Amino acid sequence: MLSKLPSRFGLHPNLQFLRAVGPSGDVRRARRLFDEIPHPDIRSWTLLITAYTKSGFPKEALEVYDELRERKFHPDQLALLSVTKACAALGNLIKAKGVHEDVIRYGYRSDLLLGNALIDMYGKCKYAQGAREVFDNLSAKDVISWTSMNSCYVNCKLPSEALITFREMGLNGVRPNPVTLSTVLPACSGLKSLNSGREIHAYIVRNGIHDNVYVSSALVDMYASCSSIKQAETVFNSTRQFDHVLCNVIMSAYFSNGECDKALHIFDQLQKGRTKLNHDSWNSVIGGCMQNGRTDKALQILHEMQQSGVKPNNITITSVLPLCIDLGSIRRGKEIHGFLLRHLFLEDETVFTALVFMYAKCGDLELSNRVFYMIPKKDTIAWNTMIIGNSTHGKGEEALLLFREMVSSGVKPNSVTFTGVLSGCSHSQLVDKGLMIFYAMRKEHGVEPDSEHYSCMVDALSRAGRLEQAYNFIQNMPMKPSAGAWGSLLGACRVYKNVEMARVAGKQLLEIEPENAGNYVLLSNIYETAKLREEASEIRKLMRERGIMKVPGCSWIQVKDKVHTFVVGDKNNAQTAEIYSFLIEVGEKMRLAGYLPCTDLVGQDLDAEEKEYSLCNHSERLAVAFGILNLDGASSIRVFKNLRICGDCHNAIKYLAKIVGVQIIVRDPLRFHHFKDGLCSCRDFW
DNA sequence: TTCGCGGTGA
Repeated sequence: MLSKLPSRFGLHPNLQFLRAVGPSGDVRRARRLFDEIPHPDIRSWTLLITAYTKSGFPKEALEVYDELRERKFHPDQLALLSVTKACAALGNLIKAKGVHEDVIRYGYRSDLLLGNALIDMYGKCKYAQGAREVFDNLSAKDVISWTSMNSCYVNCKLPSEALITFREMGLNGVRPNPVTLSTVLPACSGLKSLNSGREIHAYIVRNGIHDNVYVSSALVDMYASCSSIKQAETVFNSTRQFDHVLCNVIMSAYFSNGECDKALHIFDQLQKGRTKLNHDSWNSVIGGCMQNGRTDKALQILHEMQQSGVKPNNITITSVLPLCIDLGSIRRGKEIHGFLLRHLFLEDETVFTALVFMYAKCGDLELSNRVFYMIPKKDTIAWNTMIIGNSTHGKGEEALLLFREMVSSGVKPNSVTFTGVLSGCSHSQLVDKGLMIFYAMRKEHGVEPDSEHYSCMVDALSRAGRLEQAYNFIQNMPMKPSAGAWGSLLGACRVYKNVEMARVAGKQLLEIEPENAGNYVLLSNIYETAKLREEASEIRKLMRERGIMKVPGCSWIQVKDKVHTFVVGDKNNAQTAEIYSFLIEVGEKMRLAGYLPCTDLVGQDLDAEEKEYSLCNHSERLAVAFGILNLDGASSIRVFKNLRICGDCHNAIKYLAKIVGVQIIVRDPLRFHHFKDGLCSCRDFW
């Protein structure tokens, strides 16, 4: 084929250029050839702009447009259309408004094609108001105008507006086409409006449009979003046309319904098909496995993906980063970070945020901070992630500072922001600052406090020992108090040894959350500490009768490439003997330094010596000892635990950190404890 | 000139 082409040296630069901007052209070559054209006409300019946009360089396309304008060219309809598409691809509203002005300046105000393109452009820039203005000013609207307006509303997360516009369109006598239908169905998904979705489905069936893949996948997605997995399945099974998107939609429908095996079955069939899978399908299945806790399967499929020659992209990375969090494996996280730097451009805000989260969750708040400040444009989730990171590390003041910085930089806080800030206040005993924020959130930021926020405040008051006030706060909640609120109060009753309040909170808690073993254990420990043996054993009896099993405590730590796991009294580690003799040996030094084992928290009928022994072999203590024995020159160790850290271990680890001279970081499900020089960052409130 | 899936925060 190539040999039949005339030598490119003999071609006129203009013709060579035209070939280079063609479907399989190379945009950089096109640019060089363009520069060789002595007097490029408006058509060549337009072709170059389009070529840049289609090759994924909308910014460069706009630069070409600026160049064209500087040279005093008058853009025509096609040139304006091409630059409108570039703006849409870039999503830059300021540029978009400039192009809109040019459309008016050059006399295309009432041009239908350009009007439609402008609606689409504003939609992609998430500026519904601008799109609506253009839409309203169109003297004649066709089905594309309506569809673009719909699509804009869906893009701007205004699904009700989309449905209203869709109805309006019908009243104006314009019939929807398949594109319109696949645009409006996601609005039903967003609203979880099964009725609207069914209505549109009925229209589709009546008009025989159901054999369109776009329509089918939108239908499957709509039913899945409305929790009608059976109907989603029916639509999928009755579809005659397939493509990879439709398969991805049904896979995610199954995944979000917890039906992993069905999803994986679809994926198997996709893999057996003739076409090579693209990123989308791999990412859908990897993400689905991750969300369903099938992390081994996710890793296996990630491996298969790489074997098949598809390189992980930003989305793949973002969805597998939580693997490092589960294991607390900062080493693996750094490897992935390195992969990103070597193979992909680190410019995607979502990946940045996932890295910030990973580092914070793996215990390294400093690295987390550093990545955070590298994010060029921080959105609400990015700020929230950093705020929550600081809160869980007991840095309430920093969380408050970040919150102020976020607001002054013009990013709107949402309800998650306040959960982060308030929990930060409560972990750092900034009760009054917390109360101020709590009262300001509705008034100044328009965010209605939900039960999480109330729970945070109950928690803050409880930790500060203001138990009566916390109790009043619970009673004045406009919604049913959550288990979290009562749980905070009960936890504080343990710290402040308030048995009467514990009785009240415990009763509520066992009613709301009868299946949570932790509540029984906590309540029985409080009774035990208060020497109310009978009440304590009654709670344990109740727990047995209800068949509630304690979740076994488990701690883990990474040393070199391996994650080592410990349970109570664990003897499976290769260094078991060393661990126990170390704990006995250092136990003497701890006692001399003033450590008193607090034996009454072990709610079993053992004598004092046995109790002390059973504290000494808690999983977190074994993991810490193992970490110290394998320090290898490091100055800190990181231990992770599935349950809240035990009070006596918390005390013991403070002494351990001082005696050994290391920083010990322990993550429990709620927060981080940084032990250093005999103190903990939680200031003994947790 | 308009369309469907996949990734981040409690």
